[in-house]
Parts: sequence; C-alpha cells; structure tokens
Amino acid sequence: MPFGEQPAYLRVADDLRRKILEGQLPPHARLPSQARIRTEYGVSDTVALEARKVLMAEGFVEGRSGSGTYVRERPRQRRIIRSGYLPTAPSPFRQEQADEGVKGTWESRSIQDTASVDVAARLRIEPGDKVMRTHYLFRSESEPALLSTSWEPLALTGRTPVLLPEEGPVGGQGVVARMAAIDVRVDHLTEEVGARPGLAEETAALGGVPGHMVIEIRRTHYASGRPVETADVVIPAEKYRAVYDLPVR
Amino acid sequence: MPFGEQPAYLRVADDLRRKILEGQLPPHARLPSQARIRTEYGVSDTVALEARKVLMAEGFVEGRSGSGTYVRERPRQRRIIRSGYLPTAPSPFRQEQADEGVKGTWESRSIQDTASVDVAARLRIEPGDKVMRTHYLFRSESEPALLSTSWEPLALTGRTPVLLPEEGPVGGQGVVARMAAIDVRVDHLTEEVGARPGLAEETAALGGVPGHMVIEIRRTHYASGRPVETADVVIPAEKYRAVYDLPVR
DNA sequence: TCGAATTTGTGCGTATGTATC
DNA sequence: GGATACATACGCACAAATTCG
Repeated sequence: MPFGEQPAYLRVADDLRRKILEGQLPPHARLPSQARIRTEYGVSDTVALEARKVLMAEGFVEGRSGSGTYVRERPRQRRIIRSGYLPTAPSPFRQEQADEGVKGTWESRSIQDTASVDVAARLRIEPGDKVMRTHYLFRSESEPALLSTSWEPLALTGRTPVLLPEEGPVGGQGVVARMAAIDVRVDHLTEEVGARPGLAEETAALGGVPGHMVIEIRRTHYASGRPVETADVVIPAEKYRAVYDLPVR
Repeated sequence: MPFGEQPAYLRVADDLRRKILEGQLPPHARLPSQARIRTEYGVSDTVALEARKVLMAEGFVEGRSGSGTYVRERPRQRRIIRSGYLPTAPSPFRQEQADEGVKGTWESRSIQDTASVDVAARLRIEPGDKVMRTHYLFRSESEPALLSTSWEPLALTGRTPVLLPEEGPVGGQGVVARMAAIDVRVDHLTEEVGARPGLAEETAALGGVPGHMVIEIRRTHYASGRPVETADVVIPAEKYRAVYDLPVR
C-alpha cells in the first residue's frame, strides 16, 4: 500500500457507504455479492469481505447467510421514558416500556447468587452476601429492545413472598410495588446513564452487531436512603433514547 | 464448526476478555502477540487476528503497530448530576458542573441565527424564525469536559436584558434565573439521553479521538408547557456518566 | 548508527460449512 | 437437489512501525 493511500478495503467500503448515504442503495437493497465486489473493484476476496465487515460494524448493512448483504433500515429513534413511576402499571418494565403506548413483553430468569464487589458497594452490603439476581430480556413489538440485570439482597426479601420478582401475589409488578408488599417504602431512585460498546453477548441478545454502542443505566432504588435494589439496564443506542422529565424547583 | 459451538475467534476473544475483566491482564498490559495466541490456543493466524479485532471493537484493547496489543485504561467515570436545579448556583452549568465539588470554567459564544427544522420543532416555532444560538465549552479542572449548543427564540428574549445569555445583570446565571428576570417562569425540563460516535469537530474540541463515543443530551426548558430554550449537550462517554436522582411518587 | 527481530496491519488464495433461493 | 452467497477458517506474504542489541 503506497504512502498516503487508504487500504483497499476502506476504499471499497467508502464507495459503498457513499452509495448508501446518497440513496443509490436504499434500505433493503442488496449489496453486490462478495464475488461481484471482487470483479467490480478489482480486489481480492479478502478485501471484499473486509469492506463488507466495515459496513456491518458501522451498522449500515447486515449479512444474511445464503442470501446476500442488505442495506439496513435506520430505525427512527424511540423514546424510553425513565421518570415518573406509575403504581398502576402492572410491570417491572413500566419505565422501560412506557413510550407512546407501545406494548411490550418480557422474559426473566432468577438465580440466587453472592454479591460481587461492585454490586455489594451499590447495595451497601458485604461482598459475598446472598442476593437474588434476575435477568430480563424485554421485547417491544417482539423485537429485543432492552436487557436488564437486577440484584436484590436476600437479607431483605428472603423468607418473604416477594423473593422471586416474577412469582407470588405481586410478581411482575415492579420493584416499588413488591417492596411495598413487605412494608419497604421505596421513595427515590438514581439512574447513572453511560454509553459503551456492547459486549458480544449483549449485542447478540439484542439482535445487533458486536461493537455497537449501548446505553447502560445503573439504577438503584432506595427506601429511606437505604438501597433495596440495583440493576444494570442495557439499551441499544441506535434505537432508543432515555428520556427524563424533571421538575424545576 | 459443529452445531452449537461458538466460532473459534469468539472463543479466544472470550478467554482474553475474561482475563482482562478479572484483572489478570491489567491496563497497559500487553496481550499475547498474534503468533503467541496462535500457538497458545492452537488456532490459525486468521482466528488470532479476528479475536483481537473483536476486543478492539469492544474497546478493551488497542493495537500499536510494531509494538503490540495493549489493554486500555478505563478512566474512572465521573458523574455529572443532571437533576435538581439549585437557584443559588451562579452558573448556567450548574447541572453540568455539579459533581463531587469539582470546580469548572467555561467559555461561550453567542450568535444570532435562524431556526433549523429540528430546532424549530423543539422550540415549537417556525423554521427560519430568529433564534439566539450560544455555544459553550465547559472545562473541568482545565480539561475539556462538555460541549453545549443552546437555542433561544428571539421572539421571547429579543429587546430584553437577557438576550445574550452571558451578558447583562443576570448573565451567566442559567436559563431559569434569566427567564425569571423577564417574568418567564420555567417549571420543568426534559432531557433525552442518547449515544453516538462523536463528530470529528466535537472530539477535537473535547480532546479525544474521532469515532469515540459521546453522550448526547437534548435538553428543553419549558414554562407552562411552552418550550423556552433547547440545547444539545455533548459529553465524552468514556469519562462521564449522567446521573438522575428521581423521586418515586 | 545500523540492523535484525518482533509485531501489527493489510492483503491474497483457497477450502469448507451452512443458510437461502 | 443444485446454485448462490455468506461465515468461518487456514496458511502465507509483505509493508510499516517499533524495539532492542
């Protein structure tokens, strides 16, 4: 590669990207196959492959095995309302799903665990203390939209009907309602919003591409200043924004 | 690859990622070279390369040509408190700077402009209407930390002492105080938090690398349901998290 | 100062598996 | 089933950058 030139695969990727952005290759259009790219641009199979991979990593296209590489629809960014707890909403994902009336479904899996250093600090318990860990996958219109991992100290919920978040009389009704059922009054929560590249596992679960960005929200519920639950919420940044409505005092 | 198994390059990437997360490969440590990965894991050159690429895309490591692949330092993330307006704080960056007592400085530049389609929609005015656009660069401990572009409709502030955000009797005291000076009572605001790759211009101003992720917050101040100011706040995602403290009703 | 060894980054050719049409 | 196309994988080559004696 001579000085000052781009690598061949970037040159090819740039040209294809330009065609996508100009509308010459609209959403759902099929890219030239790897073999065609090879002949059209006069490059090797590897370069054609690398060029496709760049565009896939950037989220412009997706490969479908046996079929082709297709221009992705750029999803309109949807809003996920994060503030304003409504005690009537029968879902732990009240906050996650409340957006423009969109209906959601979710699946969950609970398992007893011991607190890591990080989780212990967030719950103000000791590392190694028993916690109930619950994983959620939330779907909006059957499309994976949100991952959440929640931790609750067993010292609080053990030997109570709300031990398992999704079982019992108030199962699936959210942290505030469940805690209220055992006379723990949740009065505020904090959300720490950050962004990072999604881990391979996460982007796989969310139906995205490894390396794609996710919004990570570390949420902690408090009762009288004492943390009673904490969670990591992971959202694909391409599709969603987290919205906070704040009063001005 | 037999059914149900992961591809080899993901298996290798997972193992290296685990070593990084467990601290076995601390920041600045050098990963095994491609040749060593090949022999240690018994895989081909391509697989070793692909595994490194996965970790690079995830931001865990960075390759330095001719030297090696190194574990990246994860800067301790600082918190930027976004909720809880304090009318005593003499700064439009009250929200931006309030974190653990860190002091901040800022510079600004105001210019009259006409509203774009997007800004007009956010301020509920007509595209082309006159607005005052103000750019801010906020520094925390002399290090660029936050960019903000604010728009205010001239129909509201024109021919008043608060036309320029940083001038006059209440200059530099924030949107709420300035609006109060012209009898506009700001009562709430919304923040839409998203994440995207930083533009070259932004990452240059923030002292980062093009392509690095930023958190973008679209903030709008309202008075009696009417938008009176809107802003785009851009924060380097590697260094900061936006924190919201929310009441539970 | 020079040069050799190492390492990453890029590129090539090929082969095989598997999904889709 | 056959043809097509992507996904993974192997082995190799070379340039550029770095490191180190």
